[in-house]
Amino acid sequence: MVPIRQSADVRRASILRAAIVEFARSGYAGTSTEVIAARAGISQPYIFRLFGTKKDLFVATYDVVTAAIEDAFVAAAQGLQGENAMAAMGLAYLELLQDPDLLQVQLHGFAAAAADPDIAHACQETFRRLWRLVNQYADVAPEEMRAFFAQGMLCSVIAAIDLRSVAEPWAESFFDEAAEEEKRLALQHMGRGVSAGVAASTPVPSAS
Amino acid sequence: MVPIRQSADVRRASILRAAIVEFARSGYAGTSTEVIAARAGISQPYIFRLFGTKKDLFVATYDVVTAAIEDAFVAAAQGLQGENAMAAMGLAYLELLQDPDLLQVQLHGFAAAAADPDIAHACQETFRRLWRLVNQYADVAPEEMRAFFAQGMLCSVIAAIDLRSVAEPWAESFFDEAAEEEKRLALQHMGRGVSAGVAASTPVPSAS
DNA sequence: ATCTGTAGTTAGTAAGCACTCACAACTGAG
DNA sequence: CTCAGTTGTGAGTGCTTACTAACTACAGAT
Repeated sequence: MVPIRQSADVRRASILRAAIVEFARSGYAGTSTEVIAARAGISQPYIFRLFGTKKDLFVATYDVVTAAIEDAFVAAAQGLQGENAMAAMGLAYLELLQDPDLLQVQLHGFAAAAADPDIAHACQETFRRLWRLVNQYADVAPEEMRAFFAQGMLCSVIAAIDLRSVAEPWAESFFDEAAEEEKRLALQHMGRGVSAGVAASTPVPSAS
Repeated sequence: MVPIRQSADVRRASILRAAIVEFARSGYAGTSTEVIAARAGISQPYIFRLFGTKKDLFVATYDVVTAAIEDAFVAAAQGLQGENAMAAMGLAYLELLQDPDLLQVQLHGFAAAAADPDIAHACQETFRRLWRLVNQYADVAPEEMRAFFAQGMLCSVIAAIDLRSVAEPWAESFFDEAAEEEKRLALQHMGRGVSAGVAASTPVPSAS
């Protein structure tokens, strides 16, 4: 079979896109390079040409995910500060869950970190970067910082185990509360329509 | 090789003990039945005689873990209620982290749930049971409930990626705050001498 | 036209995997 | 002593997997 030739960078990008989807579903150990290659529309050995080993591919995928989360946070917090920025970033996290793949990859990274120091290192780096970023826009107390990340982890887990499909009051209270409080908080802090994603101007002075 | 004969129930128990250790390290897909059998000191086919499939073994292991967490919570909350019970259970969760295997298995379960409905179901069941249990002892507001579980998830992740090994101020603030606030809260709420010495056995590194 | 480097494949390998089968050895009851 | 049920293993099966080797084909520069 003779494929349409692309630059290595373009191929790398499409492999990474495919890897996000597949790793999100089945994790590091549970995903074969075969299915990633199939999704990317290339032969399986080519993955090794471009990424070396499966682990390198996973870490690269993981880094892409981290970068995407960073970008979302930066975009959300643009022009805001303190609790306002915090609320906006919380909303952005919920927005990310619209397409759960990113956060699933992150969760699988955390899990895989227990078995592999290299992956653990990548995960630590994630926390370092996100912590620094959030701290830069919203320099709040450590316990609020921790609560922020904790809520994030819980959201990821809720998505992973598909708690939405559990139609029982306790379960609904669980994620409804999450979404609604986050949103309420954000709106209250920002004082404007969120429809067009996350806007930038009009810093709100009415913080208590 | 001629082994010492044991009852099937005893064997099942030692297989489950071994499975907790191995699944904690490498997760569902990443752990071979071979290594579990080796750790349990039996031949690998015997696992299938006693548990049917690898997935059944994983779910059984996962259920053992859930039961252990439940037990810890019940023991901690015994005779307390409201915020007191909540604080005691929070402390109990930190105690569980002394031997991280249990919570690692839980985390791997959450991750694997994305790929397997059966595992997802087991995880939902975990949340159902723990939610009911916590709610029974400490009938607090939904958002406090959510915060409680969120902190738990964060603790598990912090343990998985070995954030303790990161000797940087932000990282230390992260889990020191977690431990100390939890402890402070618990002690303040309980006031009395903690009967079974739950708090006493925790090494406190020069708290302020 | 040829040469060079890059994109991409086909075919394979060695190891590892979950799981099966047939059989061995022990134990307790009658 | 014998028989039945239980505990346990060794050997194997068919499939999957990460990764390699060797090769083809194309594109652009000289």
